Amino acid sequence: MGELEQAVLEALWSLDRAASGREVHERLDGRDLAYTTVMTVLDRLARKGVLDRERDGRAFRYVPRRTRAAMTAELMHEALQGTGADRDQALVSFVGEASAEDLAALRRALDELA
Amino acid sequence: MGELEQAVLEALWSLDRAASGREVHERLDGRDLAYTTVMTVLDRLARKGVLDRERDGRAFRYVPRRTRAAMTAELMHEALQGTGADRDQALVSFVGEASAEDLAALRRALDELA
DNA sequence: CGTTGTTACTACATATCGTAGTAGATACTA
DNA sequence: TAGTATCTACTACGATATGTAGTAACAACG
Repeated sequence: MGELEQAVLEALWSLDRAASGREVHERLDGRDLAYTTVMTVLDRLARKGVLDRERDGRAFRYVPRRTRAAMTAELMHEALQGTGADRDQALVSFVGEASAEDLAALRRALDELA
Repeated sequence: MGELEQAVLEALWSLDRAASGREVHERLDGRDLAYTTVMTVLDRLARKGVLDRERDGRAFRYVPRRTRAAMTAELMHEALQGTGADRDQALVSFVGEASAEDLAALRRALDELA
């Protein structure tokens, strides 16, 4: 994921609803991008399956297929995937380098599962 | 990381010692690559700081700067980075989708920290 | 000195990404 | 209804990453 693509996704997550290209463009105001640039990125993300597109009259509305949290979790699993026999070790490394907050959150999450 | 770059890294990890380009090339036998192709990839990885290069006579030996486990853990942290307020939620998602084995390993890792 | 192994440099095709313009369709507006 | 705003679809172009590999040049071995 490129920088801009990431930013567009962030914009959509922060809008927290299916949004038009126009809305996303406004949301990315600080970056001074052409409207068509934003549309191109939205189109590419939709093509890649990162976003869903739904018609709304003549326009489209875009919505991330996953929540930010879900996407993060997915990325974490992907990283873990293919680590093979080192999986255990990877998890040890992971918690070893985690912040106190993350550790607490992780413990809470595990407890909730039980 | 490209596919080939990943494969080269894997080869080095599996060799489990500083290895020459020749050795890596042999290790990647199935792929039928030119020796120089492997060297190019090793060079790029070293340039990117993924590998360390140490002289061994006229040749170089390459060694991954991180273990596979450490790199995985790093990737996981990167994914978590920038997730902002959704961090907790991301961790919940992460454990929610984890396999029983991963959960057990995670719990063990956390226990070892205590 | 010629052969062999190595590095260094260069090259080229393809894919991704940032960035944006133009054309054509549609809808709103005076 | 003609003009204007809106939106999508298509095209484009430069930069960077990556897969892939050749050639030059140097060093070591015999």
